Amino acid sequence: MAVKVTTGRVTRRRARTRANLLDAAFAVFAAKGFGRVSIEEVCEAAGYSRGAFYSNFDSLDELFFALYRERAELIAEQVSGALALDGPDLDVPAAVDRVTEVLLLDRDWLLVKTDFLVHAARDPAVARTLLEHRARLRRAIADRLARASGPATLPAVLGDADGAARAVVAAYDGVTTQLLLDRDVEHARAWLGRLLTALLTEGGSTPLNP
Amino acid sequence: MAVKVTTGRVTRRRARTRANLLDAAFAVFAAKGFGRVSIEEVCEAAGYSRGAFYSNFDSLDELFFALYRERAELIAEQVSGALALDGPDLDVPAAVDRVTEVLLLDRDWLLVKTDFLVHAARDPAVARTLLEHRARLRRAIADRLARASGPATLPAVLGDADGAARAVVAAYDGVTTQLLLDRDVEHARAWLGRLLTALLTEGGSTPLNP
DNA sequence: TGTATCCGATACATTCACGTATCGGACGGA
DNA sequence: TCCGTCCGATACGTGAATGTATCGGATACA
Repeated sequence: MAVKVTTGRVTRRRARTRANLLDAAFAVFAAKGFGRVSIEEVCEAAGYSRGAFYSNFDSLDELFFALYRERAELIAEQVSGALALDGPDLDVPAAVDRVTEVLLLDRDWLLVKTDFLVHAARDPAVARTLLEHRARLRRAIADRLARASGPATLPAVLGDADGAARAVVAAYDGVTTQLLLDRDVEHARAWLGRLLTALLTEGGSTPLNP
Repeated sequence: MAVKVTTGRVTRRRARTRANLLDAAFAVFAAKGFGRVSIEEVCEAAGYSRGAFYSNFDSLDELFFALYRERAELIAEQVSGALALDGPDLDVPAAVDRVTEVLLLDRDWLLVKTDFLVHAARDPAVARTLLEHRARLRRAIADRLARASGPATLPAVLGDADGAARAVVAAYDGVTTQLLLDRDVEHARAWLGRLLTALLTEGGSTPLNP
């Protein structure tokens, strides 16, 4: 059993090695892809032996899951923070800049996230987790949009603020796909900016500075 | 060597088993994911022994690559066909309907395609192949857009027809991601339609019939 | 500082997938 | 029908990764 049911005594060394294993796993997963990584590789990268692994996790899947939860939580907080920055009226280009900064910067995270998507696409239980994470992000965006601009300023086709938020997420996913292939972060950020302004502002006025 | 360099004698049985292996591999990859499939599983699904496999391919990667090429070619033709259907003036909603029909219908293909994306994201050589395939599709879309509607009818933020085509592909990728998770094809098609009309028609007029 | 507990390293057995080498039968041309 | 060639099945050796069981040292607490 990886999760100790015993009372307290949560120990300290344990927490450290667990964190080390997770960090090492992130690097290894990003480099080789989840499907091509063995337990031993993770342990080696972390500087531990397999005994440490089996003392902390039941399987590589479990570690992967924990890893995703941890990082996704982090990202979600960063995005919420970036959205909350400016005052009651939303500066769309600035907010877009800040959010894309967080979302597109770390290629390793994009890789691991996509691995997780592939995983989730075949396992409904895992998919539910990912959908919840996405829903949380989407809600944060929708709230921000609804709070800032009167609904009149959003294009009608997208429906309400939630629809607009869905569009934002879709644009983000689409740009991510391309970015994974061409590795051009600057282009991706500029392009995402264009897409979002085209989607969010009626008629797509005020393109970003080239 | 998997590719016979010898003259002619291309044989017939060989072509059949190769096709059978590819078909079986497609099903197995879709079901379990490329990273979790062994050569033996593919052979078993196809009704052959490992000898047949090694007589036709060098590695599972090579088979995967061949498989992707084959199917991608097929899809590209279908999309081109769907785009070429109506006359000189383009009926955007109808064309969108036809194209999404082709692109979103086969969940197995989406799964395999995403596996391939993950693969390509870590191998520049493979990425180049995928980028070429995407460029071909994009060009078909751009040509259609440029030929049909005067450039004035496209929103300015997206730039020229090629920019609009990029936006279409991004929207497609984004919707695909969501579809992989929620498995709601009808919703995905409707949503993609909305996105595309929002992107392609100035101001997003004429939403699709609900 | 002493000690009971916890943690992670090591050693082991086992399973699994791989790649090869060889062989018998199928295929296609005369 | 016969025969040379080709193809795919079988058997084998090999290496890798897995999961477990055990042990020595570290850690937390008195």
